[in-house]
Amino acid sequence: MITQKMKYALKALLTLADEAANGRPEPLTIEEIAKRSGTPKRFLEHILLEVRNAGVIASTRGRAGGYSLIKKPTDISISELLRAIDGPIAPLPCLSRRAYQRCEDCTDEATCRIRKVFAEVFWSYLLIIDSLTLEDMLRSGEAQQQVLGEKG
Amino acid sequence: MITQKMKYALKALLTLADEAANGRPEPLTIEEIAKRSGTPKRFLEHILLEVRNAGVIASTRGRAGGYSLIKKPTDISISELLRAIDGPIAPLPCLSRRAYQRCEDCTDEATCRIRKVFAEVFWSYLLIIDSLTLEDMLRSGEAQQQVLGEKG
DNA sequence: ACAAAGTCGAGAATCAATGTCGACATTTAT
DNA sequence: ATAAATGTCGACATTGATTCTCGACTTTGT
Repeated sequence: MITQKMKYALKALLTLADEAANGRPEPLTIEEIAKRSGTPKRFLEHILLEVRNAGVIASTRGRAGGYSLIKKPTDISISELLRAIDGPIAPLPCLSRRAYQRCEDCTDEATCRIRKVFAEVFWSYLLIIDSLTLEDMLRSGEAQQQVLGEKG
Repeated sequence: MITQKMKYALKALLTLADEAANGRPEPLTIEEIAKRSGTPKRFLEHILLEVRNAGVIASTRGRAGGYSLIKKPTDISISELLRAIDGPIAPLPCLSRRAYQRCEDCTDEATCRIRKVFAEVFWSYLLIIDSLTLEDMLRSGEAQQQVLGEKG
C-alpha cells in the first residue's frame, strides 16, 4: 500500500501539472494546492518540502510565492517519488540499492532462498514501475480528468 | 517491504518443506521449527496459526504433535501467503479485490488518475507474483540451499 | 495422572503514519 | 519602514501496526 502522504504528493503534482498545462506560469500557494487537491494544508507543507528536495518542484518565498513544477511530466518518475516519500521500494532491505541494509539475522545472503526469489520478483516489478512518469497519469485521465475525482 | 512475520512464515514453510523432502512424515514441533529457522518461539506460535488458517499446514495436538505441510509446494502460493500474513497486496485499498475499501475522500473512482495508473501497475505485478509458489523457493536454492543461510 | 504438545487472549514495547502548532524567515506592495 | 502574504522548520500529539512475551487452558499419548 502506498501511504496517504504519497497520494497527497501525487495529487499536488497533478494539480501543478494541470495548472501548467493551462499555460499559467505563476506558482500556486500551498493553500491553493491544498484546496484543489483536498489535502490538509499544514500536512501539505511538509510534503511539498520533501517533493522539492526530490528536485521535482521549486518554491518561491514571500508574497506571490508558491510552488511550481520544474520538470516536464515526462521526466518526473513515479518510482523516484515513491522512494522519496515512502522510502525504499524493495520487498527486503537487502534488495534495495540505495537503502541497502543487511537483514539482522542473515548469515549468508548468497544462499538465502527468500532473498533469491524476491529478487527476481523485484526486478520484474522495477521494469514496470521505473518506466512510469507523471505524464502517464496525466494522459490516463484524458477526456474526463478532473482533480475532484482524485480526492482519494 | 514484507514484514518480519512474513519472513518467519516463509522460513517455517521452508523448514517444513525441507523436512518433507527428506521423506519424514512426522510433524515438527513449534520448538523445532523455531530452532531451525531462527524464529522466536512464542511469536512463531501465532504465525503458524495464521498459516494454518490459510490452509497450508495442519497441526496435531497433544504428545508427538506439531505442524506439517498439507499441500505440495507447487500448490502453495506465495501471494496467498502474503495476503494471509501481511494483508492486502494492492497499492491502493480501492484496487484490492478481497479487501476492497473505498478511499475515504474519493468522489469518483472512475475518473481518479491515481487509481487508474496504479491499477495498470498492479495488474502486471499480480501476473508476476501470483504465479510464484513455495516450489520456486525450494528450487532457487538447489545445490547449495541451507536453512541457516536464511536466518534473515 | 502426567507430561508434552498446540491454542488463545491480553498486553508490553517500539516504531511509523498522519497530522497540528507556533515561531521564524523571506519577499513584495504600499 | 512597515505590514501582509507567503514558505520553512522543529516539536509535539495521536493513533495504529509491528513484534514480540506471558499465563492459562486444551488435547493427546503413555
